[in-house]
Amino acid sequence: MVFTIGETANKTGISEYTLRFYEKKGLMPFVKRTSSGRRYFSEDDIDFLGLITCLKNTGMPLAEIKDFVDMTMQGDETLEKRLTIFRTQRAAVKQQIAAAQRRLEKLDFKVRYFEAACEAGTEAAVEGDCDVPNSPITINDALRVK
Amino acid sequence: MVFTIGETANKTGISEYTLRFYEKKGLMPFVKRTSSGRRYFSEDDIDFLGLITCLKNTGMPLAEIKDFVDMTMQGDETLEKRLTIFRTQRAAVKQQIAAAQRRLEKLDFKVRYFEAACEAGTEAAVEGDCDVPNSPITINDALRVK
DNA sequence: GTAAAACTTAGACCATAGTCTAAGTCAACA
DNA sequence: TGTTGACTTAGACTATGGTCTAAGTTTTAC
Repeated sequence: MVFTIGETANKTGISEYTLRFYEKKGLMPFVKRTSSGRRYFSEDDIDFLGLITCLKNTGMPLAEIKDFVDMTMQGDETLEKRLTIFRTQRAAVKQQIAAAQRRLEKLDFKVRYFEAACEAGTEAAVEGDCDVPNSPITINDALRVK
Repeated sequence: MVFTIGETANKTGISEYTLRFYEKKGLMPFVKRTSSGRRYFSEDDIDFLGLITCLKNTGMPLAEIKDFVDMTMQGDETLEKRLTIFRTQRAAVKQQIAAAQRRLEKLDFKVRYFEAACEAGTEAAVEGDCDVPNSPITINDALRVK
């Protein structure tokens, strides 16, 4: 089963523009052409595109993804290098998750803070320290507006 | 305690360029000036900058952060809107964490896959399915190169 | 066999978020 | 009191990652 660029765009959610752009950037040297020059994508191509997307979503720049793709095309002689890349990206994602969890805590504090502020009718009545994890939030009734 | 732009850049890790850029974009209407026109940042300003950074890191565009900052300057009449923003961003970060965890699984598979490939000396000897969580990876000894 | 839809290219254009330069002003200190 | 360093501005420039247009070709479907 092979797919046109339009079908591939549909399947992957990546626009045709972007697919062509990726090819121009050297991210998809594996995509074949019909005799008249039209691209067609195999299932494997689309799977690999999924890996490219995964790497992109880890924050890897397209230029670096291209290097990885080039290594892949070179075959077994680049196995160690590719392993290193995946180890590096795995570590990066672990850090991203940890950072996102800290962000989540901060946002959660803010939600609780503004819930209290909405209830009190004013921020002035709300007490709590954003920098203390799970800090209790209290309303100073003397300062309530509603 | 107040800080110059240089000190603030040092404290926050945000360059002076970027701090000025943020001010120009309307993200820091609260920053005051000396009589000669130099900016100075209070501790509260720097705390708020931390919140701006937090929102930015959730993926919120600067233009939207500006809207939030404007609401903050408007005071208590925007409490509900700000609560909504934080609830939205909290939900967004939860999704980002979930997506990152799926990415981590994929990368972890790849690490294990390439560890096997390196051991076997060739990808051809490695068997395993990336789409199955914690899929076992095996080496087909008949195809080993080392 | 022809019209519409889907594709091709090169290259222009865009948004976002900085980053830097040039020319000038101000502050700190020896 | 002068010089060095830190600051000011406007505006040019950069990088990244697309996104679109125009002109032309090929496929598909009636």
